[in-house]
Amino acid sequence: MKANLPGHDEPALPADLRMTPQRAVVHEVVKASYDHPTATEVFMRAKEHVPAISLATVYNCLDTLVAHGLLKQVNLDRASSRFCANMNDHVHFHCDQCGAVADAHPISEMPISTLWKLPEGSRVTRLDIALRGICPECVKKNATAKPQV
Amino acid sequence: MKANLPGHDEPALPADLRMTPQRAVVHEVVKASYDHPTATEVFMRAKEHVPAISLATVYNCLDTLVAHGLLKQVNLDRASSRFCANMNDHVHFHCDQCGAVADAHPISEMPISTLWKLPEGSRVTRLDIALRGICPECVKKNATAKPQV
DNA sequence: TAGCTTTCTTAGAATGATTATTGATCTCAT
DNA sequence: ATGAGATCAATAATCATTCTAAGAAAGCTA
Repeated sequence: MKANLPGHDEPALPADLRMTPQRAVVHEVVKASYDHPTATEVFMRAKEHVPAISLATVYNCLDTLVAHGLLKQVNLDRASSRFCANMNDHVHFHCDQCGAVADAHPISEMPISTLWKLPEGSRVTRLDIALRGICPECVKKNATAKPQV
Repeated sequence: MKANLPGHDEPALPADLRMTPQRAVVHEVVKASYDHPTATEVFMRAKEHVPAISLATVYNCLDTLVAHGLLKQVNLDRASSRFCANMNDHVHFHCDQCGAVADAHPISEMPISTLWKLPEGSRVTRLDIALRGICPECVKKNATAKPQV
């Protein structure tokens, strides 16, 4: 498994992106976070490096970084957006019990969009896929907490 | 193709659901809508039948109907939730240009969640899948509007 | 059927995430 | 240097949704 290790699989900085101190910190914070933080969580972590940064700026920076292909925005239902610096092809697994979000990488090259019958002449440009369930830790917790009745 | 025709593929009313006039109207409105309306759109359409109904009641009724398996809630990014009375297995195709939402039914029995490598011991209970792109109408519009440059 | 309990509905307030506004500051190509 | 355009911070505004409180309706129970 190829993880999103620092220095690997990082997209080059787009030439048209002015990398301001705030944007750099927001980018670094998300890259250093393996828990898919929300904008508010990014804000709190960024403040440790740039105490004067504002939440609005964090939102602006996140938007800009997503628009320039340096971050992914992860949405589940209508909960707060989360952000992810792993730009490799992958989807997210959300634990319904503890809320953790984990990356899940594709095993095959299967062209997934062909699995459904689309209106004739449609052009698919993007797939939004999320897996939900119970993470290994919560499965274990449940097993010890409530043994077979 | 089996459409969601009235009288076909409709789940039986759950015994533990009190079918109040408001809930019945909300259910009927969504069943009669083929455009996946938002809560506010359902509210406006329901008012034609029950002028005194409130938006909060529409939200309550939609929640209850979803919880009882009579409607599906459709989320894309952080836009308003939309509602769907087609309870057959399907996903949604969203046109990024006109915003239309169309049902797309599975072609095969492929166990989709096996396409990704999940944390060892995870238990997947749900798949959230949306297809995005350009619908046939907008593809046509684009072709006539801006011919090959 | 009367009385009691629970559920449902309504209007309006509250929440929470996000976006818009505004004025100040910064950057970079002239 | 300078002036246009980008970015920033603080704050206000927006928007979908949820909460609250009080009244209305429906369901039991005697």
